[in-house]
Amino acid sequence: MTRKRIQIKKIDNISSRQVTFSKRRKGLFKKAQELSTLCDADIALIVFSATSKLFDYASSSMQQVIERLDRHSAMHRSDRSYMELQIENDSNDILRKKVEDKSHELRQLNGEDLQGLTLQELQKIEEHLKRGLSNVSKLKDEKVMQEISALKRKKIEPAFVATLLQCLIMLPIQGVELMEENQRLKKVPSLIPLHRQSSESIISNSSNLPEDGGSDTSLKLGLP
Amino acid sequence: MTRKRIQIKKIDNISSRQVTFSKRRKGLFKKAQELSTLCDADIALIVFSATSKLFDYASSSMQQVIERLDRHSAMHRSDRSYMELQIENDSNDILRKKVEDKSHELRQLNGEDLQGLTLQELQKIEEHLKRGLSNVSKLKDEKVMQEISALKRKKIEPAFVATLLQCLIMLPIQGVELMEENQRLKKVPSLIPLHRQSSESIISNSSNLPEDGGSDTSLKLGLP
DNA sequence: AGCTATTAATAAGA
DNA sequence: TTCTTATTAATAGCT
Repeated sequence: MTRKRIQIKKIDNISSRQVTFSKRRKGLFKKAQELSTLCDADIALIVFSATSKLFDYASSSMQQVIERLDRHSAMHRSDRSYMELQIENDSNDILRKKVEDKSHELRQLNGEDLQGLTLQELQKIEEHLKRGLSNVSKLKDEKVMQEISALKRKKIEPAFVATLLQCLIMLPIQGVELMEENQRLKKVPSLIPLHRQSSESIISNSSNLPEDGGSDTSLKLGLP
Repeated sequence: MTRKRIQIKKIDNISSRQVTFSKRRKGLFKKAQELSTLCDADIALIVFSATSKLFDYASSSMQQVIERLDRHSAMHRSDRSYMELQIENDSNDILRKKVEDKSHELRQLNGEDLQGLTLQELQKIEEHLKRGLSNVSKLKDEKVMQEISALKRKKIEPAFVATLLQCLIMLPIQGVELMEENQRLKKVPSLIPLHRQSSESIISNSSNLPEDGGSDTSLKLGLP
């Protein structure tokens, strides 16, 4: 029902998910009210957003509908409610496990908790990281290009130029942060202290990160 | 939404009311499920027909949603000390949020959900990935070295040699898996089918991963 | 329970 | 968030 057909699966992008949630929630509540009115049905609708915000509707009263449901289930009770109770009690543990699993995955992507993995498993993680790095680098490079274009028609901020140069020559991010802090502390934007600061962070940089032999679109620019 | 616009008021004719009830009920439940899936919402829908027949749907479990609703109402009743309740009862929500946060971080490390980030943020993620990749590659290379040493004093398994070679020349992991499956299927370990299988997986490999210009300790060996 | 002419809902973009 | 608009989805009235 729109510009394009969409697949019914979780929307990854958070802001589009929120927009879609608002729109469809509104539609769902409208449909519930219409059905209740048209067909004289007693309806309760409870919606918790992904952020645990509550939206609800009841054609009569929530309590009344839920009590009616309870009576109904009591009438049809077998062993179903027991199963659900079990699930509910375990839900905290399930969530805790999910959190732990994802934390573990994140640590592994960071190069920790890898002992005991087979060569194949290590290679899988390595491929995963390369794929991610390739995607991120590509996007970053596009962004750098955009900023360069924007630069052509704007008043030049020395701090910004320094940041941009630092990105282009692939310095570690810490350098940028130091520089920015330096900016804030001195409150006197000027290229001279910036140059000194940058040089220091080059010298103090002892990490041996891999070269970016990365994506096809990686920038390989010298100073302009 | 049809041949003629209708007014939203109780349908007098009993049989058309029943027909409409069936049709719209089906639509309403579908919309509820879609919203739940698309937006990761927790939804309960309870419908009693005019004839007191029950239809219900819950994305998690009915009991869970209703209890969550109770907790929510309790939270908004001002009399009880609500902070305690929140800490005690909303732990599920906190966990849910943690899971969502970590999923988001994982997606970003995979190069998704990056729109709207600043250049600095992108570079931070890129550095993170490089650091992780460096760590993983280093460990993998150590492992390869170990396996080479071990190889010197063991009976040689052709399948293992093939795996090792494949790792050294940086083939994608899928090739190894195909090979292993092939092994299991044929149950006749021999180098001849292995070679053929490896060649096929080279040909079918169309991914454009970044070259490994990686850590200082990366192996750069030719065939022995 | 099907069929379609219509209206309603809504995805994408502003 | 709200508005617009191009499309798809839902469905009212018939069979």
